Order: sequence, then structure tokens, then C-alpha cells
Amino acid sequence: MKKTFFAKVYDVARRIPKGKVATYKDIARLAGNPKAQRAVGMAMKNNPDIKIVPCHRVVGSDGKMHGYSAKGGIASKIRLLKKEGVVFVENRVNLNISRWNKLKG
DNA sequence: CATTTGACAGGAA
DNA sequence: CTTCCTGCCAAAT
Repeated sequence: MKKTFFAKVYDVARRIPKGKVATYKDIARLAGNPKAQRAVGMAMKNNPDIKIVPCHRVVGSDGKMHGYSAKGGIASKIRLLKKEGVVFVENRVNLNISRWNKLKG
């Protein structure tokens, strides 16, 4: 049973801890292909269930976010992240602090 | 099998 | 800082 790349992406996205965010690139890398960040974005948008995949914890490499398939769109995404404790600066995530996998869990 | 899609990333101007 | 272009990918059509 070979998992599709999307399945791996969902699996990785699910293990993002609360209060942290990961970049599309990070997920692509953890999913097995560091260059497949575009496919990662596609997976998010094609997400099977927004409830089991915390897509809102996935942001761009700059801490900027591009979209959100769930209700409310980006605005809601920002709000959720803030609520979880992610550090924001203006409309950007402070990856230096809130990036997952950075160091020492 | 060919083409299109995009919630990317990195670089250049 | 913004805008435009290029490279790359897997899934969908």
C-alpha cells in the first residue's frame, strides 16, 4: 500500500503541535520531497477534512499565508493561529519563534 | 499521455 | 518594500 504524496502531507500536517506553524517547504521536506511545496499547497486545498488536518498551521516561508480553504479564509486562519499562541507581527508569523521543528521540541 | 492547476520559494529589478 | 519571472512538484482534468 503506497501512500500518495498527499497522504504523507496530511500525515505530517497532523503532527504540527499547537502554537506552532510549519512552512510548506518544511512539510514537503518531511513528506519526502523538499521541492514539492507546490504539491503541498495543492494537498492543503484538496484537503480531505479540514477538521483532521490543521491546515491553518501551515504558512509560507516568510511567515506569510496564502490561503485557507475553511470558512473565514485567511482572516480566520490568522485568528486561529493567534488563539493558539502563535506569535504574529503585523500580518506575519514570527517564524523565528513559532516555527515548528526549529529546535528542542 | 498532454495540459492545467496553485494555499510555494527564491531571486532579480 | 513591491512586482515579475523562473524552477519545481503531484494531482486533477
